[in-house]
Amino acid sequence: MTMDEAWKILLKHDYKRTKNRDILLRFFDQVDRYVTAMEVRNAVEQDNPGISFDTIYRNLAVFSRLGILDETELNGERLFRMQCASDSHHHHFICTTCGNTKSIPSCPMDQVTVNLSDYEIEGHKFEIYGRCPRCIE
Amino acid sequence: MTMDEAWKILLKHDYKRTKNRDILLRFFDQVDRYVTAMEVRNAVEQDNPGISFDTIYRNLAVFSRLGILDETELNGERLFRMQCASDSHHHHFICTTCGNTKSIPSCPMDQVTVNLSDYEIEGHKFEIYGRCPRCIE
DNA sequence: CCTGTAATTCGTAATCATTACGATTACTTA
DNA sequence: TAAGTAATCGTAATGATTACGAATTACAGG
Repeated sequence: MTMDEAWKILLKHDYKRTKNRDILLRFFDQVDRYVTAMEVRNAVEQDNPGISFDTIYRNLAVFSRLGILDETELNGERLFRMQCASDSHHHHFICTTCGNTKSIPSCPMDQVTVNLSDYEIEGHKFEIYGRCPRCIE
Repeated sequence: MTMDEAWKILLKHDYKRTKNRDILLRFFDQVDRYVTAMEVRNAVEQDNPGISFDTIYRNLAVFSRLGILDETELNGERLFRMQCASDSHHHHFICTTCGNTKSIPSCPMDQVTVNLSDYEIEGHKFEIYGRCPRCIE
């Protein structure tokens, strides 16, 4: 997702255009991998020294709720990254060392043969974990 | 997994047979669904009033590390349940209301077509979330 | 361009789950 | 049953996240 798309979503929901949100979005636009809240904080400190925890966590939650950020969890750590372009549903390989990802175009839901007709499906998660070529060296 | 199998694993790794571990294992043997640490604590309090946080969390970690318990995360909550019998690899539908599960026998790793030969795969996760028939009513 | 107002942010404190610690107790083996 | 080690207890410390009142900022309307 581009920053423009993110801002369009935010403004549509009556969130205001602020410097901090811009710094946060620009950061996620550039890194394009899963990062921790602490990593966000350290990076953002350079553009706005003294930025508050409140501001970071509150906006991460807003972005995540609006689908601007994608959130997952690995070894008890919360990770965030910019949501992929919404043109096609897919999943990810995630590097446990650096957070970089690789797309997995297929979706396992297509292959599920179990009858879940009595169940109400809210969502699903498919992720492959490991080390990317660069981190193996 | 049965309690006997769990104890066999524990003793093989030189963990001792204690009353608290027995209480914990018996609880997981009976509930057979995903529960939070707090739910464990409340249930176990009845068999051993005043049991320490340390004891619960330490043993949950031991059980999880030895593969006796299966651990996952849902909406920021850590969930534990007795590991399934190890006879066949499979995945789960998980009820977001009560923690009950239903087995999904197929594994998405069989269908992945992306070339990951340069990657070192450490693991994967496939879970379907929703509400089970009983919780829909 | 001003002003009013409501959202946002700041700085810090509070909360919550989890982990750590020193003292005590319990298990195992001989 | 005694020694040696692991496990537990009770509580304190930790670390990530959330909450709060005061100050600041963005934006709409005059």
